[in-house]
Amino acid sequence: MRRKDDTKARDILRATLEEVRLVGLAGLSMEAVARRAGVATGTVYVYFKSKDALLDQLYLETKQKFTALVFQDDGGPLRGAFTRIVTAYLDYVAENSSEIVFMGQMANSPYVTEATRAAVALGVRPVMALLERGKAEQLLKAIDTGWMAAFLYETVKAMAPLGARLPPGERGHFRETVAGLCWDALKA
Amino acid sequence: MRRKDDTKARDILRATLEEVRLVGLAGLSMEAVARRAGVATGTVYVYFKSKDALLDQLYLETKQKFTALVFQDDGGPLRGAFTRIVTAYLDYVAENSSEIVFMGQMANSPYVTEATRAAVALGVRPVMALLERGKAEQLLKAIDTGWMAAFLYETVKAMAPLGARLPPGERGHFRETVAGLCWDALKA
Amino acid sequence: MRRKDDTKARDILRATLEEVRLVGLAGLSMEAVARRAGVATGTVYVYFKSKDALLDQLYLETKQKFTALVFQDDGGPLRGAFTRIVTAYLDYVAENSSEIVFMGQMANSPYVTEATRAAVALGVRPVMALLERGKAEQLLKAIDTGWMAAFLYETVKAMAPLGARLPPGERGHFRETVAGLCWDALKA
Amino acid sequence: MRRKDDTKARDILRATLEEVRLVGLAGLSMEAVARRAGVATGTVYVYFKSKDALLDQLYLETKQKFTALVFQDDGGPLRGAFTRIVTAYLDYVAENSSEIVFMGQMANSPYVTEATRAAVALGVRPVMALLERGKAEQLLKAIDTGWMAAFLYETVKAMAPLGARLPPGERGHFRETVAGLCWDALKA
DNA sequence: AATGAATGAGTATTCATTCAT
DNA sequence: GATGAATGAATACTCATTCAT
Repeated sequence: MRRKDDTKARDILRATLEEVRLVGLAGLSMEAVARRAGVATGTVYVYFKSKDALLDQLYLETKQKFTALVFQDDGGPLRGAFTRIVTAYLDYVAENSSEIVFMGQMANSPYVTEATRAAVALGVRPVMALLERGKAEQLLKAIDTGWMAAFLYETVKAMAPLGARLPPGERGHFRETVAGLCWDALKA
Repeated sequence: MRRKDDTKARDILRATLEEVRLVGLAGLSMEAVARRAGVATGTVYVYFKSKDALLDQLYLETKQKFTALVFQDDGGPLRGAFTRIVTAYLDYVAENSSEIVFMGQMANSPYVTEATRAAVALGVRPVMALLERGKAEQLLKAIDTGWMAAFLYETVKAMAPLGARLPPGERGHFRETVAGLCWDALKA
Repeated sequence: MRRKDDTKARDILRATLEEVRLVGLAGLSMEAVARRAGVATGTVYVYFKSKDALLDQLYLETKQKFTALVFQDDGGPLRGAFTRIVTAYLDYVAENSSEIVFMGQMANSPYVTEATRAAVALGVRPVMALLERGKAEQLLKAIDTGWMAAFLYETVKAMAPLGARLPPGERGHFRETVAGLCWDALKA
Repeated sequence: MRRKDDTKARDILRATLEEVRLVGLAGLSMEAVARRAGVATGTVYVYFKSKDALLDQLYLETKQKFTALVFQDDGGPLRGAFTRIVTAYLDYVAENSSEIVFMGQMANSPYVTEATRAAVALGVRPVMALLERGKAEQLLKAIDTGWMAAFLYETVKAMAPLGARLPPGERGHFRETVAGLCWDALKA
């Protein structure tokens, strides 16, 4: 018998991502996903119980991979961490447009289960930890960490697309500017 | 598109807003809209060319009404303007949940035409003007006004839902905090 | 607007009956029903909530019409009533092959709801009444009426197809024979 | 069709019987049969050419086993033979509910081939022989034997489920009643 | 203008069967 | 022979839109 193939599952997930970029979440059909993945329609259901399950899992994976990539604290000076986050986010947006579109369309959709939403919410924890460190060192304001995390996360999320549209030469300046805004906002 | 009965068009727009809150954009059907508006399915098409057109128009109107309400500069001290914006946004979120849900679901959907997206983008202009004034008075940093506007707009947008979930007694503090973050970020 | 048309519902029911005769209950598709009824697929769903509902309703109607036709007591001599029932059943089988096939295939299917099963079960009541009369007149055995009814009903049901296959000239003899068997079995 | 392992074929047939009782003929899937039989889906096709073939063969075997069990003439007095048949049928219904359900659902289905239908029809032969004997001894009416056989067979088939639902204590009486009805119907 | 019945293209999912291992 | 992954045709049902009244 043919062994259940992990690459096939990856093909299907990748195909889903690309389809959503091309036709949008609303226009996504399982047949198109299968075709793009190079498998039969039924095969998709061998690996994923339903369309909902496929999208939910893809969202979880994409979001987690993204979070792990962007939010990491190397323990160095705080100000630098801000720049690193902005840089990582910008790079991600520039290089992973499919993922960005997908996450944007999924965020408010009914496809995301509560479990996944909860798991994804944990992604801010590294940011929280970073900010806690800053507060402990009295470098940052004594504001509720949740508020600060939301501020930092959402600000970068909102600014990144602007930066990605800039010519590469101007991105260094943009990064420093955004990191500077965040820093000035939060610093004690 | 609308002829005789302007009320009927408003009924349909209002019904659409409520339906989206109840069943989501993905679950929205024209029949449900018509039922909720108290008209026949066909009647919807008398006032709106298509589902897309209905949603697009509703998005434009909602967004414009919202922008006009939240972003207005009374010419007073800049720092106070920041607080007023945050306050207005918070109040809007608290009192217009249907509109908030609708705008959230539409933002990344394919229903919004480019024309509407462009028109909506103009909504930041009052913010731009406000910031220009601040820059002229050398109270704010000499950063690209578009960037500053995006920062201010998106930050408040991201923070408002947090504030809306707070008990009313804590909202005053929240407003000041958020306005303070924005001010510190942008001030010269 | 077009008025909801009762003949259309009848067309669909009639088409279903004919399709089941041709392709069997298992091979029945809603598209084929619609095509045979001369309407669009969606139209079937205007008149019937689902395939199950369509089949359930058709079963109920068919069975009730059949029962009303076959089981009726004109109050005359009992022995004659037996012949009339056999005759009516035979005629029905000979003239309504679609209905016979349909009822046969539905009887053990999961399409029939409990409510319909209960309603259909009431169809034996005229037979029960007839037998009660016979017992009261001491023409029939003093056996549980339910048992007698089941005997009479099922025997005729089982024999009718045999009679229907006979050349018309022999049917008179067949009727009398079957009626005689039933009579001899139940008479006191 | 079956090769090495005769047990495996039996397992599959038995599993099919149980599945039909649990989910009905309409809900039967080959995967469920395989799972219940403890083999892989593909293995079912090693022993049976197709779903149709599996069901057809199972029907033939079940019906033949049933017929052999219920219809047997020990050469004793005719009246007693009637009681024995009713008794055997009742016992069978009480003890083999899977088989009864299966035969009931198959009877009107398109799964049964003409060949099988013909072979199954031969099952009445012992009944025919019994009745021929009775006619020869002039104990029974001089009616077409086929008609008599159909009458006896179908009557018992129709009555048995009623008896099976009775409390065991009342079954003796039921048997005698049914045997009596049949006897009175057919006796000269 | 208003109605709501009618349309029919579009789609997620199932499942008998095949086939590579 | 045995396995179970892979296939893809088949199908009930939905829903935006049209149109007869």
